[in-house]
Amino acid sequence: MSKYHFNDIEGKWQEIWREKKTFKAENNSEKPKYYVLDMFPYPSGAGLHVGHPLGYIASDIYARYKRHQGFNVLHPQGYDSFGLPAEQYAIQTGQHPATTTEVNITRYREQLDKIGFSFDWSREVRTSNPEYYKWTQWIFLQLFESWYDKNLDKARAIEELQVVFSSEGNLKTNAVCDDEIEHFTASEWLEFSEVKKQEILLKYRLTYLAETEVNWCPQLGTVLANDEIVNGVSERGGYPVIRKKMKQWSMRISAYAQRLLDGLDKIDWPQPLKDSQTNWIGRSKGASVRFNVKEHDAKIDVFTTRPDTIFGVSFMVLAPEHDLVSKITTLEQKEAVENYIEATAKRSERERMADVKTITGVFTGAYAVHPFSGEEIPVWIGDYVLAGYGTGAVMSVPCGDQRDYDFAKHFNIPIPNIFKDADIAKEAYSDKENTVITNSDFLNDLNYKQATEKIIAALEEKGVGEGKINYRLRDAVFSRQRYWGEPFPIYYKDGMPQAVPTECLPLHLPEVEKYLPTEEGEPPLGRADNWSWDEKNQKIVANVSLSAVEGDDNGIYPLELNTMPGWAGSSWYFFRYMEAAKRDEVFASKEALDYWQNVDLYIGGSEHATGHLLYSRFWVKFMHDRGLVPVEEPFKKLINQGMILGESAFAHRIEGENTFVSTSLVKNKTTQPIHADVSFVNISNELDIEAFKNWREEYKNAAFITEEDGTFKVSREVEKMSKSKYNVVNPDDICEQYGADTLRMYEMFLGPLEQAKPWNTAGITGVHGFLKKLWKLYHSGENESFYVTDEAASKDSLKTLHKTIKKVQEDIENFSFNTSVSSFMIAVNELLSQKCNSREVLEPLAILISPYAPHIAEELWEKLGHTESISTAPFPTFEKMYLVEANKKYPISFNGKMRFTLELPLDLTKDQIESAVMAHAKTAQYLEGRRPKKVIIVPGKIVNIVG
RNA sequence: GCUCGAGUGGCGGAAUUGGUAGACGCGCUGGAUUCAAAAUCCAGUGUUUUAGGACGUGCGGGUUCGAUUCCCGCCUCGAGUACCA
Repeated sequence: MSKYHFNDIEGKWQEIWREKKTFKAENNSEKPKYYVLDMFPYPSGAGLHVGHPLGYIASDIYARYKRHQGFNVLHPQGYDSFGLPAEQYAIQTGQHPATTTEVNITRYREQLDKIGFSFDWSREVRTSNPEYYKWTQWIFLQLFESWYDKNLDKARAIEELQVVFSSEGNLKTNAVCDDEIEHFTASEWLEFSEVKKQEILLKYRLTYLAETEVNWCPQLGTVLANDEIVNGVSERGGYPVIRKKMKQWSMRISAYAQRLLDGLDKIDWPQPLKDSQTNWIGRSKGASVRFNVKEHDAKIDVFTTRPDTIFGVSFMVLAPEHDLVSKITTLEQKEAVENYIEATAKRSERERMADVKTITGVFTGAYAVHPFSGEEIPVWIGDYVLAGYGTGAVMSVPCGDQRDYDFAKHFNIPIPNIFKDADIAKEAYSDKENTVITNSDFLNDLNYKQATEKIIAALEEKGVGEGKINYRLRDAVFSRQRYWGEPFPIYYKDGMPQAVPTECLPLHLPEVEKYLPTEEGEPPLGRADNWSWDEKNQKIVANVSLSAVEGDDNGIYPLELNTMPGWAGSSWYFFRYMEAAKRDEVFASKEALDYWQNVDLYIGGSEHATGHLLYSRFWVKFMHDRGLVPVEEPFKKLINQGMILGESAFAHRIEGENTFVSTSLVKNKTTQPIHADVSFVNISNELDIEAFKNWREEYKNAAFITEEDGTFKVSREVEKMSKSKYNVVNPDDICEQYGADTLRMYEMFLGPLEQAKPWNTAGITGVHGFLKKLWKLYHSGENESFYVTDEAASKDSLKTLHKTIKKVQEDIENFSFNTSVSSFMIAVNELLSQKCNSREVLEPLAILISPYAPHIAEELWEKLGHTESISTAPFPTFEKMYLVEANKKYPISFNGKMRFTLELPLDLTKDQIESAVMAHAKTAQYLEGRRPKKVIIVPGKIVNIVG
């Protein structure tokens, strides 16, 4: 082997790494630990394109760098293998999702292996494996068996709550629970029936079953979490979503709102990501106020951020879905109200969002009573008030809130002004900083802050309200009406959910004939024959007839038919990787958890900001509370890699004809752009007409109007890389043609890691040429045989080396991998021109480059006479002495303009520099006859002469 | 609308405690080599020019001896979010 045969080299080393288990992480090590993790992929049928490995390459470079630095690095990989696409495919083809998933995983693995990642595959996880989802189910049960104690601010076992209830009832309990909780004493608790007790406990559990308003997607036949809806349609598929009340499992994530917020200060994440979590949690400070309803014993509970404006209230608005609406509506208004409710219910989420300008609402006929003035306030309903936020009711202060103002104007409701010197003729006055309250009884002449304090005190004293912090974050709906997900370890006895004993886990996903909902509209698991729970024998049994199930004698009960959402398995997988032996008795051993702690570096896309990244933090905090894990945050440092975009090619077709026109000739014609597969197009945007014709039947007989030189050109546009846009570049092809090392370096070279950037295969030759030069640096002569000497390196070569060490080390630590590729190129060019062949320089250089281009580095390392892998060779240390020069060039400016540089010995004092510069300046021609007056020295930077 | 981020050659992008803007790569031009091509190597490549310079980092101001960098006001693009009381 003489030339740079990358295919041979890469195949050889990938094989050796696999055989020798080079990258296996040890759980017992003297070395300090470092945990580098990628967001694990969903194995889709389309396979990987060049955009997918970007983050993996970056994390691999960092993992390899840390190994060189002497760390025991955990760098695992796995698959998030439950999910919608496999199920949709199953519905269409009847193929079991497990089968397609398996095929896709094999394909993914082949592609990943070609790129030369240093993953420890012995720790691989798959969320759809029973050995894995056993623990997802187990964690679910831990949540089911827990409640949130606000006093201790942590989750506790539900048995402890039962103990509290039997000794003192729930009067003193300070827990996060459902709103409409009834109070009871210890003796009352003991009197309650078992079902009643269960009912109450369910309102406290951290995962609970409740009738909730959910986002229902009819096309997908399932509910969606808020983060799975984008612009009012489903994230997957883009189908409409409507609001619907359904009995659903929910996760009481709202209990953790404040801690999820506080924790953000302790982690090193990108600010935009922290901002979007902060936003999503949406903390706002204000007060809750209860208004009595005239001639009813009902109370309207509102949340407001402006309790100081309470004397400006001129009406109230309830969400159409609000529970009180039906109770307080008067007979005269009944029909109007019902019509309105019906009309709003029909509107989909999307319509409602698209149409925010139309003001609609109906008067209920009822009046609330102002708690201080005693005034009667009309109660309206309107869809600008959302049932899901706050209490679903607002006190409207039209002079201070634009939406209230618009509503009042529209319905001719009075707009009393309570702001001194504020003009509210045209719009509401919402500035709270520069305002003084007036017309407000005991709040007169106070500013926002003073008035707020005073009114909260007054509300509390009167018992009609209190200061309150409200969060936008809502409990997360946890059930999906799907097949391909984790089954709930839950069965129903007397209509109440019961936990399947943890010893019986995993509760295996049953087989079904079809992956569609049942005729009765039940989820696909309703089709399973074996899906009932035999309580006595603790096992799954065949379904028995309904009457037998309802009779509690035989001890056989129906199992839950929903499955868990995609984020269940991904909320804790990083702990499973820690368990080297993949033991079945624990999700991860205590020793492993204590040793690996949390993920030091996590790399993945920003699209998970309010989904996976929030849910994981929630589960980890919960697991910490229950003593299951030592850490409170899963990911210490996080980096969002930007997407690699594709460059789509468009051939222009004349409207209504089967004739295509080359790009420069489209001007005067009406054409439509048609995606052409990018593989038919060369660097100069010329289309291979024959290939294009053969691509599709409909283009077979198409005519082509070419340029004058006979070529046919397409136009280009940057789009997301996707199969449907025919702009996918396959990493396998790049590896085949240029090698994995080239692919790795080029992906880094494309631009900053965190930025979106288009893929351009044309540019890859630069990086590939560099690797060829690198190879040449270690080989010389006619047949390019290996040539490295033990002679001392030249001063220049050492300078080049150390300059590169410094830069590359800084770059890796700052994650600016793109600029270090440049440094390597400069270094190789310099060393080649210096004809450097000294081991003293070439050995450290191989280590430097090995995180980026591991295969060629291993090959060179072996040729340098090493028998061990380069992967743990110590990273070279930068020696400043090689960069220091005898003299230093001082840039000199005159009146701010750069004039010349002056070379002076090192280590001069400020005074010495000043007199040397002055002496030089007096004899110099630069000053245009003017005499230098003053020398200004900015240490380390510049010497300035003022004339 | 609100929040955040970004605007630098033909292109991707370098450069920040304020100090010679355009590193490195692509592309392009010229040359060497070749029967020719590919590959490789060498030189050039912001604009303009009367060849000394002048102008240049989205636009307009400001601070400074000096601003891509800091401050104020705009414009454009991107991302997130959206009746949040």
